[in-house]
Amino acid sequence: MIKFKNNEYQCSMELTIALIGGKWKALILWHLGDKTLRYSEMRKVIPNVTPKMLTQQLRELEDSGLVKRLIYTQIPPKVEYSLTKAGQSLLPILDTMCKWGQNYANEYEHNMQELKLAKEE
Amino acid sequence: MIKFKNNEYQCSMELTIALIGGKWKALILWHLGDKTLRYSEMRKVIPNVTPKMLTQQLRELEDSGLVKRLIYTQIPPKVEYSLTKAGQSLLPILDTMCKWGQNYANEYEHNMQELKLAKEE
DNA sequence: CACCAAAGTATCTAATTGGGTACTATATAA
DNA sequence: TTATATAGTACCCAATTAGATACTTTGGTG
Repeated sequence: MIKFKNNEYQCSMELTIALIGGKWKALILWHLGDKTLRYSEMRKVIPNVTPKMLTQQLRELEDSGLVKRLIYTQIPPKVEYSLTKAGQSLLPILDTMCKWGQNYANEYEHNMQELKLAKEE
Repeated sequence: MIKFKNNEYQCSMELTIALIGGKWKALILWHLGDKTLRYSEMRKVIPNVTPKMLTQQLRELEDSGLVKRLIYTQIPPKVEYSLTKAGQSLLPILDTMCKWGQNYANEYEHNMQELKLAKEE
């Protein structure tokens, strides 16, 4: 049993899923990597995300302490996003997940191919 | 860009999240580990899950090829769930995620403690 | 005959998540 | 004066996910 921000999790892996799960978070973290991106740049690299969702996910990542938000007080506005140390510590996991997914999709394709061939015999 | 079962993902890590994200899947996989569990046993180790959700998540995991379902044709019914090889290949990732979450929660707690002490000065 | 066990289904409802699109603020540039 | 750029908000609606609870199936047992 683990607690984080008024929520309880059976297993700390559930917490991890809660922090980086959802449709956009892992993608945002992954795109940030060791770079700094402005809001508008992020919309370009993740074209399918709506402004509402992007802002919402960034705020949640910020609340979780995974993303830093640097505001330049100028007009037109300029805001830069980057990973915190904690956010950076996730990169190896994201990388592993990425590779696992890639491999898994290939294997699956491969297995399907075998099944198909077997049926055609 | 990666494809899997009629869905497209920008990054294969998105696929991974799609396969093990959600509220119960990672927990189910983790509880299975290298064991075999019957449906009713699973309900005991994950008490909060409703029968509907448990069945649904198990079916999806089965469709993804991560979980095996072994039906004994007898009455009353007996069904055993276990991880496939692909499912087992996820265990190291789940373990890492688990440890990361644990560590992250501790660090967070620690940082909050520091902030609190700083304020009290 | 009535009841039990195990593994679910069925049905309805609630909560969460996601999306579309229009709008805002404001210094600077043309 | 009007337009522009940037980082968002506001509002309303759709889709997905989750939950509660009751019901089903069927051979064996008392």
